[in-house]
Amino acid sequence: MGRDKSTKSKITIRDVAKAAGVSLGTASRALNHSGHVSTQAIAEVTRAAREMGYVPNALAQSMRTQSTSVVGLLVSDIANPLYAGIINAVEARLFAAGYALLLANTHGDANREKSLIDLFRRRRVDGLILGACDSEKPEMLERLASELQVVALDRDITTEGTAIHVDHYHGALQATRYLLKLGHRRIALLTPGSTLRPGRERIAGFKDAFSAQGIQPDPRLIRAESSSMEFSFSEALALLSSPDAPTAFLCLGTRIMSGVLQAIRHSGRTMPDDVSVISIGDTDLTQLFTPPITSLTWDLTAVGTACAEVMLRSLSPREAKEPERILITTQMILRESCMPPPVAARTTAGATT
Amino acid sequence: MGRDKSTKSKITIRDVAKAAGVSLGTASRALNHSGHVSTQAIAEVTRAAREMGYVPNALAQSMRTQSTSVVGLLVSDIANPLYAGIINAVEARLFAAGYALLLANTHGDANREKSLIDLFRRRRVDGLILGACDSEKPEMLERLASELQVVALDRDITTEGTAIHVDHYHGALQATRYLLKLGHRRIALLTPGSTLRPGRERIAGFKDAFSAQGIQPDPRLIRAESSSMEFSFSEALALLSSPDAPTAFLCLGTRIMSGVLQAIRHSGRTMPDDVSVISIGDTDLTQLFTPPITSLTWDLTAVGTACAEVMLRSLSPREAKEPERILITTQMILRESCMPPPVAARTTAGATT
DNA sequence: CTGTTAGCGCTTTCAA
DNA sequence: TTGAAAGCGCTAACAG
Repeated sequence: MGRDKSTKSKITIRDVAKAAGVSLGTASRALNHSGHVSTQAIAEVTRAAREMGYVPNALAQSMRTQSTSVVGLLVSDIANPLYAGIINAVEARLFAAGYALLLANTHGDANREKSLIDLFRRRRVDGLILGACDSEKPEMLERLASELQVVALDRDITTEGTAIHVDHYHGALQATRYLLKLGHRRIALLTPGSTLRPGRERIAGFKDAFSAQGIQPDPRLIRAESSSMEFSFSEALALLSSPDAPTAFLCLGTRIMSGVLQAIRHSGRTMPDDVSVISIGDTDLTQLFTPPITSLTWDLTAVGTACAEVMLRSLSPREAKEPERILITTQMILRESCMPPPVAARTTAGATT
Repeated sequence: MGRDKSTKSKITIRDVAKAAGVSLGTASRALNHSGHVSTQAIAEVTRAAREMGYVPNALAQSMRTQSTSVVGLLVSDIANPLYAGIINAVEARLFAAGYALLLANTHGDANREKSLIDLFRRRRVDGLILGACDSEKPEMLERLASELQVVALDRDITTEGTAIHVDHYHGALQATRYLLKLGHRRIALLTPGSTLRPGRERIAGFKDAFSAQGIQPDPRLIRAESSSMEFSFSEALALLSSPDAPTAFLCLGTRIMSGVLQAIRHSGRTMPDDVSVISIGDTDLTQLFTPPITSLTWDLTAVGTACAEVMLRSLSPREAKEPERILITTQMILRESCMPPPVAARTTAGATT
């Protein structure tokens, strides 16, 4: 086994230069196609490099050029399909531009987040895409932005910095309006974290849809703590067994819908006859479920690509760029999980006027 | 906005040393708790570093120490939930040990794979976890292993190097045996890539289960090209409309089952009455589908953690480690998607004896 | 067009 | 215990 790391001391550009019979500087220029080098020298050096299996040391290069061509990406959960699609796109676009992706995961832990940001700074990443930010702190960003490019991913880190946002407000507005039009008044909104942008925006859209009808939603039906399937399950079950149970659920988290679906089944009701459901993300589950589930989605690839491109643009030499803010729109895919509320429910105490 | 990267020239350990009134070397030793430093000096330096907001340059450190504390991970698709779970675990374990994760994605493209491995080598990662390897080439690994630690993730890169494997063979064997016991003879096996380890192992297990009964499977029912949902859909549809259609499907890819499910629905049959189905991965879909789907799974976190730990172990200074090979077992979760084949089918031409 | 040289920021001998 | 000095491998500025 070739596991003797010690033996094979990596060959350097110096070795290549020697073998090619030129000086160190010429070798460097030849390899980088910079400055003026004779075609002969360029050929000699390239040949020598190839033959010797020369692998340039990116660390040394970064050291000199003061740039790493690495972009960091911080998210709260890689396994969340909503993130996974984005990560994929970011990585693809970045790779195409010669950048590498340093990925880290906060798992929603603020301490981890802090030390990870520190890790990124130490590693001197050229840019940082922040898709997790426990406490969207502006002063933190201020410090950070002074040493590297920061792009906010669906987070309100600053009101003016570069950011890619999903239009959760409009999405929630549209979905709620749809349910209201079907006649629902007692609509439950389940979304993760009211402290983060997505949660805030959704709640605002939800409320505004009600306001537009001159009514107010029951605040007890807005649940913004849940995020796990288990929690959503018990949460939904509790709501369903209360005297004035909701007639519709707006499930705005990947795992949330699963919990709600189980709760509906568990409480002996059927969807959509007794309870209507709108979900987030257009997955195999929403498509194949019986009945197929109406859902709110957006283009993950577009989000990821936008993140990467905005980042690359702000990293490009042409200086003094304005911060960019991009808003990705959501679409509602109508399927068969929503119906007007059952007649019995309509007589029950509805929303306050 | 603090976007003037130019102004704030990063402060170095030299600045810290000066501020603390000690020499550069002492500052280094103080910060790293190495060698002998007076408690006073250590206090001075730490204070100065904190006050000045000193962030050590990992690049320079790596340059000197010849180690980056970065591990690369190469997979074929980050968005595949089967990988996402693993990545999450790898990242978590690595982070706990002070290592960073450099992630890249081949998208199943051999060229991308090559240049990504090159990227890793240039960046001088300390180790590389290979979860994608278009062509499991031993000679490539040989070269690679001579300069960094390599851990194979469900890939047969070498027969003796360090590797974490999932026991696809036994999983497929068990699932097939189960279907055979129910009376199925015409079982379709859909799995991605017969060129890669998982595919190979599954096919072997599938065949061996038949052999144990003294029969042979119909080779036309082994489909190892499909991986996408769309392809699986048309593939399954074609199989279902043939004169001797399969009575059971073993769907061993994340998206494959969705395609098969649609095909079954499309062909007007019902599951499990007309066709039995076994899926891979225990997801919301398999749990919530009507009927819930019997599936073959394994512990993603265990796989990821094992990868990381084996890697860390081989990176640890205590030299001359034996290559480790770990096999992760699969479990079959019995649900309601399998039944004996319909009587009509049993009279149809079965498997060859 | 090419060779020489000065660092990038850090760790680690080697003397003192 | 500490300071001085030598590089890690590379690029870029400066002479030639």
